[in-house]
Amino acid sequence: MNIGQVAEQAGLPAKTIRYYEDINLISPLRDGNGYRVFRDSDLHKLVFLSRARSLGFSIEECRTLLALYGDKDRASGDVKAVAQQHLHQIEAKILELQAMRGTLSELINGCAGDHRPDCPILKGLAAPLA
Amino acid sequence: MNIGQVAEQAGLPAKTIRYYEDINLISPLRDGNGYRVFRDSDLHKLVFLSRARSLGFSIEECRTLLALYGDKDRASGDVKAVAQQHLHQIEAKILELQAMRGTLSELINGCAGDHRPDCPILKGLAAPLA
DNA sequence: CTTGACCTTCCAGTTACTGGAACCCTTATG
DNA sequence: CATAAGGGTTCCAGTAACTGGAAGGTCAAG
Repeated sequence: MNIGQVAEQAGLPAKTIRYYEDINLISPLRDGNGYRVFRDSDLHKLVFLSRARSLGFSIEECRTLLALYGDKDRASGDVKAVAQQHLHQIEAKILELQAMRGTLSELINGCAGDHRPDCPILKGLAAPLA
Repeated sequence: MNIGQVAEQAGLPAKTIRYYEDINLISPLRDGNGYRVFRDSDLHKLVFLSRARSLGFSIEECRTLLALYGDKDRASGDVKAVAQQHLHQIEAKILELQAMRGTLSELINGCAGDHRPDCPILKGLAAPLA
């Protein structure tokens, strides 16, 4: 398989796949003409990476997960630990964004949003609300 | 005021303040010895920036807001539009993270997390859940 | 033989800082 | 007077994870 086909099947841009090779997440073979040749195992890894990235795992977390994925003697506890730590980060981020949303909503609700210059949003940014 | 004092009062690292000058968000004066001299107006802007950044506005959005902040003839509608667009982005991000959390929680719940290699998390990453 | 769709590499840019090196200014102390 | 501490300065490089673009090789079709 060439990069175009594998890109389509994995749902990743070809550029990203080349990048993943650069940072040694995958190691496709090479054809006589210099083209990358992807095996099924490469495709599996790319699908895995695509999924893991879409769940917000960092590249380094993906590297760890991919190593566990390829290790038939892994302990599922190791995988679970990585996943749980990431889940905590997601939850912290959600709380942070919800706090932002709350504050921002308040500011917006107080603003007439017309042609006049008076603006509670700018006031709120200039000095914290009480 | 020197950079140390203004940093403390604005709650921003000195490095960040120098960076904000680099990208022309602020323009402090200079003392004879080359030290930056911050006026009250500079401090106000830095507080404004600190607040806006903590609400997740990008630097370019901050630049826009800062211009509106300094424009006594602004229309509050312009400010509200910027804020509302940002609010939508925050809400979209929250939804995205909540979806991640949901999927990840399911995977984690299905995983024994012990010494055995069998792992639904890795399986779920290798191929999307039904 | 040329056109178009592939593929290749390499370089630069993105966001918003952050760390570190090398060096200057000011003040206090032995 | 030397020096040490605690400011300040600039500049360079690195972070995360790609993405865009240029310049050029390859391949199948008409």
